[in-house]
Amino acid sequence: MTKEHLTTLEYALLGLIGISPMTGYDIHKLFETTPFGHFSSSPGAIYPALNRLARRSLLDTSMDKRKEARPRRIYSLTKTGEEALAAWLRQPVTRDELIRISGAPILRFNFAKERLSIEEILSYLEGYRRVVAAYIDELLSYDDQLKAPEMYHNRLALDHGIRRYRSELEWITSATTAFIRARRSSRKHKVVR
Amino acid sequence: MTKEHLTTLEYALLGLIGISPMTGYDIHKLFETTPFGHFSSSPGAIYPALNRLARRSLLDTSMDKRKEARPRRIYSLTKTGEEALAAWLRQPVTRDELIRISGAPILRFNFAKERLSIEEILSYLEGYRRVVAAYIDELLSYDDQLKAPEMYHNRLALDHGIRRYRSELEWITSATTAFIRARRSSRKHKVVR
DNA sequence: TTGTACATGTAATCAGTTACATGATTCT
DNA sequence: AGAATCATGTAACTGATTACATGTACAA
Repeated sequence: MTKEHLTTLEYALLGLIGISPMTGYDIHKLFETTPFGHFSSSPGAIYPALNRLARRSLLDTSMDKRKEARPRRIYSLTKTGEEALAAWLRQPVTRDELIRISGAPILRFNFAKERLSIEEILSYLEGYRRVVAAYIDELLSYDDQLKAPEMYHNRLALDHGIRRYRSELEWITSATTAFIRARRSSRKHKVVR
Repeated sequence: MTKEHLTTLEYALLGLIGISPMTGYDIHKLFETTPFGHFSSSPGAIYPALNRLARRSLLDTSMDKRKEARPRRIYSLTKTGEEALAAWLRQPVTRDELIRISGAPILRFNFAKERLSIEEILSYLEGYRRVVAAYIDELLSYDDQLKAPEMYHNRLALDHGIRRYRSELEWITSATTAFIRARRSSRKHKVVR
């Protein structure tokens, strides 16, 4: 077995291609023109990553030969790729991920659609909420250590973190509410049927 | 002249050592035990970075020989180091920095104390505010493109970004208010004197 | 005396950045 | 005709991660 874990970029590529098959150039354009994550659109990052994923057979390539033009390499997920993506999406958010790979929890949420059930998404959000709430408490406890007046600069910076994660909490709450509503309406649907 | 730019970690080390001279181990402990940035506390990152900075003569080392123990290498800023740090702090926040190195604007703010004047800090915050406000507008314009009902997942993710940067705006406003107050009271002080 | 904290480092690996290369196609 | 965009890649560099190495001081 090769190396186990994938980089965030590699997972992002899996997620995107999992939504619909794409070429490297499509991804390049997406990273360049939309606020999708904070990924670099440089070909030196994207193409080697795609090749790595293909070499590990998480991606399949098919050639688009509609024109005699330079062939476009269209990537799609293999079975293994689907599994790796789903496994990633199912991992609960951890404190470490929240701090070190701060965009990842949302990235994963973004790809969860149609890959995870509403129940699974709700429990993902619940875990996410717990981790954020715990981290806010951590930050608040540091706040106490910065009582001295000459530390007001540092307290402002810490306040920034607290505000940031509080707004994250608010988002999680509102997303959770939206999904609970969705679950209700999908159940109603079943009954009506 | 050697390579121009420094990594965020290297600037963070300059900033910390600029507050007070430190050993590598002090920094390791700081990264490990406080919510200071999101830096890795691994010695494999810290010590080589300190050595690079010393080689470029941005840092000076002096040996602590109080005990016959293994000598502690205490780093302090050189004149060049002070200048490099100040130049970094004076750079206005850019859209690119906001997105790609999202912790950096606050990190720089954190080190501005006693290195930048209140006026400079206020104009830094004003530039920061403008960039964040512009980016929120950008995100809002993407929001319009996600009207379709099957895009609600993506809209939620985008909403996350909007909330995050709005809370950042709020923080900037409150920090600005705090500094305007500080400026007023420091002027009063001068008058009283 | 066994282990934990102090203290600094190196070696292997690997992904990301920057810059360059190539050639076709479409727009102006 | 020339520029911009499509489309995919490679090569050099370099910083970060992980893991290991080494030895002291001090506390249980």
